[in-house]
Formats: sequence, structure tokens, C-alpha cells
Amino acid sequence: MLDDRKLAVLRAVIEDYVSTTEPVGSKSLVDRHNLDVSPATIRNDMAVLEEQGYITQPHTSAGRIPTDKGYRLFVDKLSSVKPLSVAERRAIETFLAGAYDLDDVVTRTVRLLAQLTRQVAVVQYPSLRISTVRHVELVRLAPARLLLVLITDTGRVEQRAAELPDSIDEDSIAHLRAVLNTCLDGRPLADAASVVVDLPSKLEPVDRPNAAAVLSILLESLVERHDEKVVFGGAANLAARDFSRGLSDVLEALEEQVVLMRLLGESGDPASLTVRIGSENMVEGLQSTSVVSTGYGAGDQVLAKLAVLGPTRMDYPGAMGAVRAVARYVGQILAES
Amino acid sequence: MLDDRKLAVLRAVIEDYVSTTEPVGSKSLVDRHNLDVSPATIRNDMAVLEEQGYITQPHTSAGRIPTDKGYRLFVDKLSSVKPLSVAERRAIETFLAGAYDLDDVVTRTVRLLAQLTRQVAVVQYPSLRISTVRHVELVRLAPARLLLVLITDTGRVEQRAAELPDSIDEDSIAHLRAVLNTCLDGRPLADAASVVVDLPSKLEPVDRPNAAAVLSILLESLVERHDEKVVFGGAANLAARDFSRGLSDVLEALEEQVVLMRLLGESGDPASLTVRIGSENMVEGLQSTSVVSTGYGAGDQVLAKLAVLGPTRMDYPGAMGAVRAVARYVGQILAES
DNA sequence: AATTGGCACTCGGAGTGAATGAGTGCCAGG
DNA sequence: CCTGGCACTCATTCACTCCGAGTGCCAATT
Repeated sequence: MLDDRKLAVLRAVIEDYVSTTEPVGSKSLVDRHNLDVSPATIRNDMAVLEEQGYITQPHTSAGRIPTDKGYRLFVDKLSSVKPLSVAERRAIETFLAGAYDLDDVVTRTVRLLAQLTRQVAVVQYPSLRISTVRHVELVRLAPARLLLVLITDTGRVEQRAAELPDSIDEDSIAHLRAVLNTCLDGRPLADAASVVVDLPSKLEPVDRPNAAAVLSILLESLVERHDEKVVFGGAANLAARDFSRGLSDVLEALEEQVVLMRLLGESGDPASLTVRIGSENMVEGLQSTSVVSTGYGAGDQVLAKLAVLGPTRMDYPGAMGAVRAVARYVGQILAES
Repeated sequence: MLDDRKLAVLRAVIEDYVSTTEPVGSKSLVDRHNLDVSPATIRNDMAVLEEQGYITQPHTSAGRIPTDKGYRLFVDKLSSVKPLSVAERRAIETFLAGAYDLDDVVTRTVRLLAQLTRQVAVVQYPSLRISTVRHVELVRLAPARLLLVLITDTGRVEQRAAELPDSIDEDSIAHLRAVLNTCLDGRPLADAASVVVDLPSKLEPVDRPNAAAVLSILLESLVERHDEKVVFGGAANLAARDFSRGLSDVLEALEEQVVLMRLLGESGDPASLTVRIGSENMVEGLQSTSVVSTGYGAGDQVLAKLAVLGPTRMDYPGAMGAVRAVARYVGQILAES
């Protein structure tokens, strides 16, 4: 149905369109790429490609531009991930190595990805799901107010304030802290939740009301609010490309945590490099954009996702290379710490 | 030099221009505002205002638009802060009250300000400078690697990882933790720094190399990296207005922490509401924008700043009202926690 | 059957020029 | 000092033409 040359034509159309932003015609195709056929032949091929829905013309008597379906075929069959240059790899390594904080790692990753791809980068904070509890700290902020700090083995720190029904003295706090730490230390967060539920029975009845308040907050930290945090950067890159109308929509979508979460959640296999093109994105406001995403984490556990977002007309091989490389390095950093 | 009517004309020009985005002419001025004079008179006034540099015409035979100098006069003399509506106040209150985390407070504040003003909002994290140490926690991540957690009375938590020269056992950690907490608890961070410097002498010689590593990291946390963190939001509002070219520059500037810090730092009196108009901003890339900023904090201590950034053509009274109100509420929230 | 050259056709974009009208400056008279 | 009148300016708009890149189709060639 589509012979080799037609595929080559599709690839050429996409490459040219991506680099020039302009509809590409049969003539310019033949001399930019050394296809050994005449423009007329290419025209016939293009007609077929158009009929099959891989390319389209913005108006009669203009060149062709790829459709989402065309990009899809390109990504699936016609291109391969472009590995980064040595310089780029080195840059990633040194830039990420300088981070001293989970926050810092994430922030730097976003900047890095945005810079490498000249697109918008989206990075999710590593999930707490499979980390284990390292320490629980309780600090009294006011007579009936505690600060609860949960430290995990991955070095992540979660903090929450808890309002208590009654005031609490330092002894009770110390006791509660001791109980919590002996029960929870070393436990995966997922298990910890079930442990926490059973805890009240181990405490003095007097302490229970306050403990209950602390524990319910702790529970929330353990199970609920984890994977929520997502940051993005490189919005300036959006403005630089033309995008023109719709930019506002895209920016709006990016500023919605929920939307970003959905965006990252959509890709099927969490671990592998996936590409969602234009209308394949169900997220409204982002249907004229493409998303290249992958999971990352320490070792082979997927702790979170990161992605690059740009116009459907983007350099897929390059973006895929950057995403894959950055994900790997971030994984290394996380594994070390 | 400038009689009352001329000032009224300037005010009218600014108000009209801000709401319509279009150069305003003498005719439309007289019937939009009930000035009891003829267009010709207004023209004369405008000629004077232009001569003095308060307004200008984009091209001959077009209406006038305000200059930065014009806006300056307007802000200083011709306008007053516009208080928020009851509904808006209530919205602020409930929205901020729902926050349970310093991070959350800041994030919500940004969104709130952006939404209220339909501009870009910039919020600096509250400084640790004048908080006091509540607790220092050391957690062993690896034999020669500690996580250092600094908790302040304002409920803020700073975390840093420290690489040690030697491995360290739990006893030494416990000892170090005890020493740190007895020496630092309740101290203002500013004083704490000097205490930390003297600490090594109080420790066993064997522990000193490791302790030194921990302490130097702690010192950094205490003095250096504090007020660095700034976030912004509402970039979509930028795109919505026309801004056209230059948008990319503005976005770029906003994504630079350093630039944002400078922007907030520029205003003279840290506590009060200040407005910097267009070219008054020395930050490059933001010279066609105006910034309305103020300090905020618990009680009357200024812990950080927040600001609204928009085109010079912005609703100053409204922005000032929103900034002032939000700063107050955030202050309350911080004071409570 | 596939490729090619030729040819008529389409149509967006750039360029031209005239008409429009909002807005101005200036001046003479109230 | 204010006002009405008047001539002038100039960005914007619209209609119109022209140009050329690009197309589809067809008959000829390989």
C-alpha cells in the first residue's frame, strides 16, 4: 500500500516541515533530499499519502503538511531516537550533579529539559509510594498544634501541620514520637498506612484524641497527597514559536496541576518512552500539542514521569533522545542519594 | 503649571487608555467623562501635557497615550488604592485558609493574586532570617551521608543532605543531635550562625571531622540560601493581553529566579506598597512592564515580598488594592501558624 | 505499470492606490 | 481663556491586480 519511496517522501515532508514551518511542495522536496525521481512522481506519491490521511494541504495550491496520523507513522516506523551529543550528555551530568536537594533536582531537571529541547518541560516529583519511612518527627508549634515531619529513605521530606483537639505536653509528644518511629521505621509507605490505622490501640486512652488527629494527618501524607506535585518550565519557548492563538490556552492548561497530572497519566506504559500527538491528547487546550514522556526513577522502579511538550510540529527524534537521556541521569542521581 | 483640569484630563486619558487599549482622542474624552468644556479646550490641555512629557502620540493624527511619567503622576497624585469588594475579600480568606503547608500557602497566594488582578503574580517565600530554630533533626541516609532537617517556629522546614568524610554511627549522631538542639533551640537563625561556628570545641575530637561537615552545611542553610525562592503564576494572563512581541522576553525573565529576586529587591521601602513603572524597572526584558509590590509577613516583620506584574497599561488602583489585601491576609495566615 | 514532461489551473500573499475618518494644530472671534 | 471652524495628517481598510509556487491530469516514454 505504501511502498518505500512513499514512506521516504512522508519522512522528507515531515523533516522539511519541522525545520521550515512551511508547507512543503514537490519541487523543493526533490532537490532538498536526493530522491532520484521527478517532482511529478513525488506529486503522485503525495496524492496517495494525502488520500490515506498522512498529509494534507492547508489550502489548494499550497504544499503539504503532515497530519497527526502522519506524525504517528513517522514516530512509530520512520524515525529513531536521536542520541544526544557528548557535550550535551556532559552538560546534563554536571548540571544535575550540582543539585543538593530533591527540590533542586526537580527544578534543574525542568530547566535542563526545556533548554535541551527548546520546548516546555514537565516534571513530576518522585512518588513516595515505594519509599520507606526513615523517621517521623513531631514538633510542637503551639500548645495544640504540631508540625509533623515525615522523612523517607529517598531523602524526601514531607511536612504537615496538625491541629489538635487538646493541648499536648512534651512528654506525650515524646511518647507518641517513639511509638511512631518504632512502628514505622523502615516500612514502605504503603504498608505504613495499615500500621498507622492500628496504632491507637497501643496508646494510653488519654492520649488517643490527640493521637488520632496526628495519625489522620499522617495517613493523609502517606497515601493521599503524593504524586500530586508537577512543575513545568520553558514557557518562553512556547512564545518563541509562533503558536499565535492558542498560546493562552496552552499556558492556562500548564498552570493547572490537575491538567498536568492527567497529561502525564495518560500515557499507557508508565516506564517506556511514549509519544502522544496532537488530538491523541485528550486534555483540552493541549490538542494541538504533542507530548513526549517517560517514567523515571531510581533503579527500575518508576517513581514519576517527565515530559516535553511542544507543537505537533516538533523534532520528535531529538525530543525523545533528550527525554530518555535526562530520565536516565535523574534516575542515577536519585539512586545515589 | 498643571491646573486641576489638566490633571483631570490626564487621569481621564489614563483611565480610558487602560480600559480600551486604544489611543484616546479629545472628542471621545469629553463625552466619556463629563468635562464641561469643548474638545478644542481639551486639545490645548493635551498639547501642554504632551509638551511636559506626560502623554504622547504614537503617530501624528492619533490619540494620546500615557507615558511612564504620566502613569507615575497618576499613581502618586491622581489615584487611590481601590479596596476590594466584600466578595473578593471573602474569596481570599477562604481560599488561603484552606492551605496546610507553607508551600501550599505560597502556591495559593500566587494563584489568588494572578486571578484577582488578571496579571502575573510573583511571590517570594518567607524569609527564615528572623525565625527561630525549633528543632534540628539528623537522619542517616547512608553510612557517610546524613540528611539534615531544620525546623523553624514558623513551621518552615529546610532540608539538606550532607556528605561526611567518615562513616558515622547512630550514637555519634544522637550526640550531635542533642548538642545541636540544646544549643540552638529557640535561637533566632541569625544568632544561630555564630553559635554553630563555636560548636566544634564542645565535641569530642574524634567526632570533629564529621561534625564539621554537618555544621558547614547547617551554616549554609542558616545564612545563605534563604530568601532565594520565588515563584510566579498567571503567565496565561500575559498571553491574553496583546503584548505581542516582547512576550517571549518577559516569560524568559520570569523564569529566572535571579531576575525575579532583583525585581522584588528593587523597591525601596520593603514594607510599603510600591509601584515601579516601565523604564523605572532596571531589570532588562521587563522595561515595558509595571510592578506593584509590597512586603508581607507575620505581624509587622517583613518576611518577604509579593508583587503583581503587568503591562504599564494596567489598572493600578485595582492592582494595588489586590496586592495590599492579599499581603495582609497572607500575613495573618503566617502569624497564626 | 511506473515514471516523466508538459500544461492549464488555483489561490494565497504581496503590492498598489484610493477612500475613509479619527484626530490634530492653529486661528479668529466670543 | 474658551470655543467653533477649518485645513491637514496619516494609519487603516478595502478593492484590485499580479505573481508564482504548487497542484492535478494526461499523453508520451521507458
